[in-house]
Amino acid sequence: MKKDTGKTKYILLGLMAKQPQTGYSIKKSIENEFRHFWQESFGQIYPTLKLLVYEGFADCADTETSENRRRTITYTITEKGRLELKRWLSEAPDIEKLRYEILLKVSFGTAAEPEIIDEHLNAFIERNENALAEIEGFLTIFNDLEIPRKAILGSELTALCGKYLYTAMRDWAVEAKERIINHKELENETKNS
Amino acid sequence: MKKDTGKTKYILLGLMAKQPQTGYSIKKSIENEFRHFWQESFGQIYPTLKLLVYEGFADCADTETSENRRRTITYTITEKGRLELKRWLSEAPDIEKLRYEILLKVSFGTAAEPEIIDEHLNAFIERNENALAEIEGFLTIFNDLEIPRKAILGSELTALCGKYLYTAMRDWAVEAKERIINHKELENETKNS
DNA sequence: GGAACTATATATCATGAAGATATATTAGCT
DNA sequence: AGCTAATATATCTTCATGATATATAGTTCC
Repeated sequence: MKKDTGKTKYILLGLMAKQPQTGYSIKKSIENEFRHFWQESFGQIYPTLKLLVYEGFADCADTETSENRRRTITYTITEKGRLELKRWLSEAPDIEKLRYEILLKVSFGTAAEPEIIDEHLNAFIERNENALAEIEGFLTIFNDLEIPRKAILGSELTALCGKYLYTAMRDWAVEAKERIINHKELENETKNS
Repeated sequence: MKKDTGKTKYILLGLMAKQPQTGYSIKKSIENEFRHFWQESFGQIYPTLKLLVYEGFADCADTETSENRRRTITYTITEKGRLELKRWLSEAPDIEKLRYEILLKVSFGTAAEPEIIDEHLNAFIERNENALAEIEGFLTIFNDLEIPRKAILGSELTALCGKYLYTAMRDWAVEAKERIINHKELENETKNS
């Protein structure tokens, strides 16, 4: 049996700490709440769930026999699991590693193919603005809720992070476009003088 | 022989397009220029270099015999390689997938352990400010150069992206800290009333 | 001069993550 | 009754990361 599964283990425990989950519901929760900043595949989730049970961090209950419903396996966090989650929460988070393909293309392509890069930047701006609009929607909903803010503080802060990030990326792309145009003009002037 | 190596192939071609490279110099270039937005390991670089030669996108020259220097293998991009790079540049970049561990911890931990999360956020702010300071330094240098701006436009735009990103992340963390404190106060008031 | 350390350089292996695919059931719609 | 979408579990291949091994060249310091 495998010994370590990186961070997958902990996002599963974190979600199970709120309520019992199936593999599928975990996938959906991550897509809903953390999509912009985290993702897990079934290829990670199902083996990790088994590992969590093996290690005593979760219990599983198969509903296959109990009812005539479709086969589902519900996983519940154990006390040992809650302690493990708490331990992980107190550890310093790893430095995040980003891979922005558009930056490679901008860097390698501005000189040779400014028109193509401009198109990529336009699409990038649109993508970031769409994400922003969606997130602003969530933030408005959160703001309008008055009563039980405790449960949603985490979701609110996640959405807020998205707002900052996508705004920054859009603004960068806008400025990048300008700089590429300015640069081109500067070059033409030099040629003509 | 493997058929595909994701994006690694293209960052190698992009760097080779500027000048011939060794595996080691490629690693160093990525660390210098793209560290904040891209990373490659030797475990990706060396096999991919061999693949590029096999596919005809690069030539290699072994300096082992020619001189009494240490063994180095220098890779040079071919015309076919330049075409392949150009083809990739014109393709739409993939959507980037971020993994921000701190967001998981903030989301799972704000309610239960606000003090620990506050520490994580402080460290996060410091880390982003350090990155920002370094990047501002580069941008100043780029700005002070007057003459051959063409070659550095790419590097400038990369640095600029870092500036936007790290500013946004720092600002988010500052606001997140405030919101967590406000939330705590609100909760205490509710308890006492 | 030699010892210790850092930078250069190539290479592989184990682990972790992403993406695709297979399979089957249930719910809702027309 | 038939179609489609959503629910649900599971595996496999490929890609990426990190650790480790090995060796040489240059630099620093006693």
